[in-house]
Amino acid sequence: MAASSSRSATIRPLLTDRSDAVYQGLRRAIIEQALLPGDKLPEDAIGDSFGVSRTLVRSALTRLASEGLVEQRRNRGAAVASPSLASARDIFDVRRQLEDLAIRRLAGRLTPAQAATLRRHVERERSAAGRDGPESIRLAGEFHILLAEMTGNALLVRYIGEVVSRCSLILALYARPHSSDCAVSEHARLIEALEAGRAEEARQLMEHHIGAVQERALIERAPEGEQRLRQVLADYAQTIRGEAEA
Amino acid sequence: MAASSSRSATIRPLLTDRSDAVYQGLRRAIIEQALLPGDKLPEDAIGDSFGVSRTLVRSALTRLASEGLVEQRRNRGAAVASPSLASARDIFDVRRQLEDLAIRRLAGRLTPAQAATLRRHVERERSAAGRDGPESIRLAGEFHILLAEMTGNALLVRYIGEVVSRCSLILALYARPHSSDCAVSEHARLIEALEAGRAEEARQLMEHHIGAVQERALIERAPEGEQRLRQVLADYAQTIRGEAEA
DNA sequence: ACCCCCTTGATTGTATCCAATTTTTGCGCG
DNA sequence: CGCGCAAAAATTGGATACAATCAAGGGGGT
Repeated sequence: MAASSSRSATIRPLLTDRSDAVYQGLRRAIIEQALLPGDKLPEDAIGDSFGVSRTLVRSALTRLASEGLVEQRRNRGAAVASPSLASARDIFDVRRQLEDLAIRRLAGRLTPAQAATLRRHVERERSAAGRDGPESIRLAGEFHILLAEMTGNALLVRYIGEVVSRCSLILALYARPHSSDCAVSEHARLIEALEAGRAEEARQLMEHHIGAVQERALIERAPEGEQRLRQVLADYAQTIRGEAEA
Repeated sequence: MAASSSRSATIRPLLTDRSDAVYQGLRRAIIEQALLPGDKLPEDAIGDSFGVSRTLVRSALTRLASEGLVEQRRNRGAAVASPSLASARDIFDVRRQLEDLAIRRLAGRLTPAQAATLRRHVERERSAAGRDGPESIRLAGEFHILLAEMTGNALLVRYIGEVVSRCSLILALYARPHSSDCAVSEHARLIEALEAGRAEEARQLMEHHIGAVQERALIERAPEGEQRLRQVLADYAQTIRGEAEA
């Protein structure tokens, strides 16, 4: 559809947040593993897909790059970022620290409505946990974003949103697919501790939870042969990519 | 070839990071208070000043907006951000948490060379402390960025860089000018604690230091009459701006 | 046959142009 | 003299066009 004659026949949707649409679309595609780390992101092709010009695509790519989801190299185009294991560790370190702030802000201050919202979300996670698709990863991340939003701290929301995205990317790169169900119960226990005002317990739960996620990402498994592992996994990603394109 | 037609008479400096030049220039102007919160940032005028087209200016403005230094409103142009007191508190909260991570990473792990670099920087701060110009604010911020860089954590560097910039903006907005000398000695003591490996002391020093910076920003002084204070200060900024333009 | 250089094609970087929206100016009216 | 409304000017949003750069393939030389 759309198509018809030129572009004036269709009512322009809103005339601005079309760049947001590109941004959201690409972001989701990356997080849900439809686009794999290393995949090239040519401006023309993306623009054609979304029906916008390179201008808006470029804006979206720049935004994604500032969040660390894509890499932009001078005159060589953009590509889905493939974070190294070293930078993955850095990201998890920062994430731990930011989530700790969120927990301290929320412990004992959760309204019943907020708790209910969180529990509803965990329920959705639980129902998605069966199929180990990428939806699981996305929902798990959104739980943390929900927590951040409840602090009312806009900057914290932005930062946690970013690190969660990047962690999703890391998981997509390094984690084995069938392993994210236990996270659901961890989320549930976290809600309980927050609601009961047991701040220290909540902090430790979160600390342990992030640690578990990190471990799931195989980071702990390659303390030395890091370089070799990266090579292997890069090849593996290459294979999948080839299949997808064919 | 490459022709000497039209504008190619001048050797193009590097052909890409010209947008970076715009970004850096604007950023510095904002942090050093040459541009005050609320000042409009028209794309044309900026482009003329820097000798680039609106395209690159837009890119720079977007980047600055993503860091919170400018506000971009739909169809109404960009302006230097004027963070509210509420968001200022949020920013300081996040900053405390991020700086704490940096300190924990550095305590007891500072190389002699790093310590020397830091001391050299503090010396520059000391010499700039006399005149209470904006250079003082900038140098104080750069000390924290230096610390972040020494952790080797690129994400932490980026985040601390952002919050430091935004704190500079907040100080420019709310702080009285003649009050930032004591920070220098706090920086010096922090270096000592880090070098000696007294992690807990270093953490508390930093905590206290950020608290002092925050207090200097008058945030604690306006727990209630917030709205009124903002109005007053907006008027004050208006006056200064008028003088500068005349 | 292999390697190097040059040409060709694809893709990005930047400027300019048109459309759309906001803001200002000017004017008539109460 | 102030207020609302309309037209104009200024400014931004987005697309297109052109220049520059990078990746690859093809001839010629050794």
